[in-house]
Amino acid sequence: MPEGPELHLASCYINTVCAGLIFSGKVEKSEVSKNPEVPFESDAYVISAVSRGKEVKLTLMPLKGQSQNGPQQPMDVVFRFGMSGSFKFTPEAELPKHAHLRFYTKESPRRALCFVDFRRFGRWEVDGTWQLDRGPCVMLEYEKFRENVLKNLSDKAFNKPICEALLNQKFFNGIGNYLRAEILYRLKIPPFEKARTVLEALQHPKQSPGLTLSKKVKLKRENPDLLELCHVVPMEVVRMGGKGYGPEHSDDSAAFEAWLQCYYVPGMRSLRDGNGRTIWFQGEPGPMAPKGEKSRKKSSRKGQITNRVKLCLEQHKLSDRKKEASEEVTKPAAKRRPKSSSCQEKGVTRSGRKKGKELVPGAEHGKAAEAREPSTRPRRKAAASQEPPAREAPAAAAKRRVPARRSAGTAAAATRSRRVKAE
DNA sequence: CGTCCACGTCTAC
DNA sequence: TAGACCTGGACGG
Repeated sequence: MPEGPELHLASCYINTVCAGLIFSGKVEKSEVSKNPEVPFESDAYVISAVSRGKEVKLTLMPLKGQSQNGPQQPMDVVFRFGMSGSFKFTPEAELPKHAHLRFYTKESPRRALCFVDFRRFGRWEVDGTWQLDRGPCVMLEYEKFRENVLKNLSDKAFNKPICEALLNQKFFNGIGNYLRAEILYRLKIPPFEKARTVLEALQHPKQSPGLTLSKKVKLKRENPDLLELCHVVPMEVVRMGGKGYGPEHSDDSAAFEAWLQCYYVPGMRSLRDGNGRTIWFQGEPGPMAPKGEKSRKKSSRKGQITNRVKLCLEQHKLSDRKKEASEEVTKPAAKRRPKSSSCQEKGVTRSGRKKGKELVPGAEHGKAAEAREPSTRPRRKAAASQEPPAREAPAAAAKRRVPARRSAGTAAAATRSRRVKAE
């Protein structure tokens, strides 16, 4: 769920499903969550939500005249979704797995508004306020957002490549990994061009004397600049409705995937940025691109999928980094993960990667020795322009991985039905 | 079964 | 600038 559009759609979802509903009692937190208990209790209260960038604020409002034992004051709880947070409203008998915070209705078979977050990177704050160092919302406070960027271009945040600056929530509250790729792709801005260089050009927009006002307006609308796209692109996702980028398979998620033009799209290139995050793009990486990095272009998608069902099934498919084309096969690669420990619920030793830098240990020989291969998502329209160098190794290496989702109908149904138990 | 990857922050060295 | 923090799907062996 987690970029600006998903948070905003979550707030809309909450307001829709909770409209006219009365909640009652205490707020329950799962045992496993390390987030704070929410000390709110009321015989009758209503819930509403608002979003700002990558945060959602829930307001719990007691109904007047319902407080016999000490008037409970209204309470705000601010949520950040981490990598997997979302809200879901379900019957109490069908609580989703990983429902870490639950608000119950006053009706008889109760229902519950749940904050669901399987990875538990999400956070909430009791009596919370918008995080202080996050900037204006790119979707709902566009003018303030734009001014906050253009008036602070001397900030060192803009010394970074534009693709990294776009993830800085102090200036781009709401932009995340798929949005930065989609936004830069629309203008074909090299992701590793210096942010300040790209943004300074927007301070003094070139005039077009001679044009009528309406012509100028039209021109502007048809040629949005980078900051306008930081508003428009996420708004496109909001207007699609549904849940945006989420794990549930549905017509909505299929529409979302069809909407993506760059992120995880076959034919696009990808690199790890300075923070180890994958940036998807087309064309040149730009002057500040990490050197000796592994680029991975994709490979052409071979078997085109023609079957509709397959398209739905398809989804993502990631690919694998190391490519066998180079003879890299033998090297295990030196990255290893520090397995910390922890995990009371089971002894898990998880992993996670970090920087893509040394992916291919010895391989620095010139060209990109590897090929990752992205995925296969809905078919893009005829991929007309490919990039220059698709000249990867022969067709070799092209394995795709398919992240999540399974069949549309069945998956959704299956997911819905099971999931009764909570942690 | 082990490795890699994922829509994001946080905080310690 | 690294880890930490988590679960789980897709792959490879």
